Amino acid sequence: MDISQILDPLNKAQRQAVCSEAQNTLVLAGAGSGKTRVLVHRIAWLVQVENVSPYSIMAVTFTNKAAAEMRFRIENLLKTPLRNMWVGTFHGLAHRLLRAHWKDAKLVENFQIIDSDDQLRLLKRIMKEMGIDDKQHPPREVQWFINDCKDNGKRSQQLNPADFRGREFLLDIYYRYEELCQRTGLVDFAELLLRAHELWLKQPHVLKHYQQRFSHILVDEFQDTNTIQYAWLKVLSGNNLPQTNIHTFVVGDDDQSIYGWRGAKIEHIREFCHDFNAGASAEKAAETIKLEQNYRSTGNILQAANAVIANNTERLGKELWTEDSEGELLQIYRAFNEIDEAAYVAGQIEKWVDKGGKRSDIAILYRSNAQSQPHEYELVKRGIPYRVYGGLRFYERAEVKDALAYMRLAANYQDDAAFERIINTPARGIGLRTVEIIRAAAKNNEQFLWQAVQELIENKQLSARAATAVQKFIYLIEEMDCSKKGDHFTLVEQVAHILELSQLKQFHGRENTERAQAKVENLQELINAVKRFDDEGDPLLEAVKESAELNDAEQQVLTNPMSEFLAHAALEAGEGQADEWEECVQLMSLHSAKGLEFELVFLTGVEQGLFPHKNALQDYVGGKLEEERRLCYVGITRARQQLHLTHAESRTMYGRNEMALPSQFLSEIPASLVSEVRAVNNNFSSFDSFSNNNSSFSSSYASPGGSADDRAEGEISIGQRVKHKKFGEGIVIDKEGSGARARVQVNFDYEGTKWLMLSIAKLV
DNA sequence: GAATCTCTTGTTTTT
DNA sequence: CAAGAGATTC
Repeated sequence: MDISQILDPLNKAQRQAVCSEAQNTLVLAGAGSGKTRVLVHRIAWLVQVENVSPYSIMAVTFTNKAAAEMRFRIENLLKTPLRNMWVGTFHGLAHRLLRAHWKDAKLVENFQIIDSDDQLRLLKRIMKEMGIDDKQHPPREVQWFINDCKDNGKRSQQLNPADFRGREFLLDIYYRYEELCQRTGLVDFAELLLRAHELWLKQPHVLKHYQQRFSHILVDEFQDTNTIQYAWLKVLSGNNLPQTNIHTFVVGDDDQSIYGWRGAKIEHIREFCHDFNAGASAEKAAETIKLEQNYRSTGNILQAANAVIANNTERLGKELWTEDSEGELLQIYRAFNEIDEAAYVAGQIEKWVDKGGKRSDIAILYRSNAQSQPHEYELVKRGIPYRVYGGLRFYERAEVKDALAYMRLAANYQDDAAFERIINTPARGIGLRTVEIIRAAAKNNEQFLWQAVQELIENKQLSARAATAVQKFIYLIEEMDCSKKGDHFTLVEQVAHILELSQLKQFHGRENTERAQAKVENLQELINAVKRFDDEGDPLLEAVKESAELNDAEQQVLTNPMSEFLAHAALEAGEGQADEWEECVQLMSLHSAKGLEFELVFLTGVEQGLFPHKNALQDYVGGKLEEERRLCYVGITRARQQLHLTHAESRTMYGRNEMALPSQFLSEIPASLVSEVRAVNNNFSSFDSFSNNNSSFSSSYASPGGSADDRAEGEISIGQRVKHKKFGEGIVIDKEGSGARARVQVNFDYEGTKWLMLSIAKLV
């Protein structure tokens, strides 16, 4: 293949970036300016033209999806598989390093990754043991504190107690938490990064090995790196020392930094030019390249985005432009409530599809995941296929995590967190009292729960009933542990075996609700997920394996399939489960939409308090508000052809009807770019002009109210008389769905016929 | 010890 | 409206 294939599809600035000769290159790439293309072509250029071995290239992306996509595109361009190239997220790469160098990282060989839910449970347990009132000090805040410390590279021992007067307990909890994780072989997300950083600092031979290995490091979404990630990169790239010959190539957009709440710092973009060039010789000095031509959106969409983001201060300065025509005006729709909003969106989708548009070109975006619900409801009603990204993901579901805990405990008896989770799930007669005895014994003898139980039974320190139940549990886990028997089960067989023995399916199957049924299905699906994982494997693992034979430092690569799968479950959390390729509308949060593009975009719930979120509005400094605005900028720039912005006058939140004003971001868009479907009232000073009267409306959620006499018993059926708080008594004349929670058409005595979502109604 | 009921409380975004 | 904690009953 010749060079023209790499360079021809690029404009001048893109080409300049792809061919950059500088040791360190910063690409400031506006939304839709071909950022990913530049990265992909850069790597192709390095391999094809500069004869850099893929073995010497590391590419860091923000999500696992982006990593897979990047690998795919490069291999497509070069028409050859690049198996030994490292492509992954910071977390994924750090995980790989720690598996390979677990000894040097002072970890146990089969350490397990815990998610934030597991982390919170551990902290609750520690705080309970310490006798700290969780009313006064919410565990969530402690969790936030610890993660913030780790994100900034600080261990409990490195913090100055003088800074914590009156809050010493924070340090104490942090310290105990570190100890507990260390002892039981658990690693949280922030710990992955911190350990990997410490690996560089404390094991110079490991660092040296990778410094010799990598000649090119490329980082995507650089504006969203946090302190520890930045430090990790800086150390790896040689601390600015001229003798290292590592080239860094980072791509980012300060206007799209939306992870400040997770410790990301936009400043890194600015600091990069300074930090990564001190040691470089003059001719190799840093190069900054701006990509400002947008190839994605129409002129109107782009102008709106520019106008909104212009309200932020402290930008690096960048103005997107396009050669494209103005396109259509942006549509603003002001809905009565969230149901009306969803109906509008669905109606527009039907129009689009009628004109021959594809559903997969459409995205419904929102600020918070809970907002997907009314849209899902409306789409189901109209038979429009859709797919929801994010929210509660597959491996985060309670029943799936229970199953994973069985696997974890069977693989590692020292995993106290897993032990506690499942000792009485499903219920097997081991109550709180017994668990407390075990916990206390373990603490006194400095044992793992597993050992403590054995001793308690031997010494007959448990009641006969409890002892039998606990003994049964121990035998159960031992039976699940396939490694004991010397049999060679495949991973799928192991998981199926464990799942069967756990009786989790029967446990949930007994309950006859839709929710319980879904749990059984999820457990079923877990087997399929294992199969998929087994078939596809982890490309990054492949990369490590392939290169392992080439040198000593990476010899210790661990490939225990069960541990691999559990790590995969924690890190990927189940993105991209099934249905991936069906032609369907995409629903996702604005955060998950970063990096994607769609022909037709609906930006929904654009209301003051929701977007910008109310938490951001309380911030006096305004930094949070600016991040919300960047989020808005990200949302607007996802659209290629057409953008609809919707907001509702009233919205059900925590079961109440709340009034809402249009978002201030709407008024930041020049009126000339917008067509309003209903007049937007920009009067922010009063609620007067907004009505909460839904009675003109044919469809509405029944307000459950919550008082005891509203509660439904049994099934709602046609012909039944029901009583609704607002509309009075009526008779059900039509129904969709099943159970007490269903959509029903009711003829009310005074209010006429209405469709209602009745979850709770009094049956008369 | 388990199941059920009652009450409070809280909710952004994700590796 | 959900989930979680605490109290009560079986």
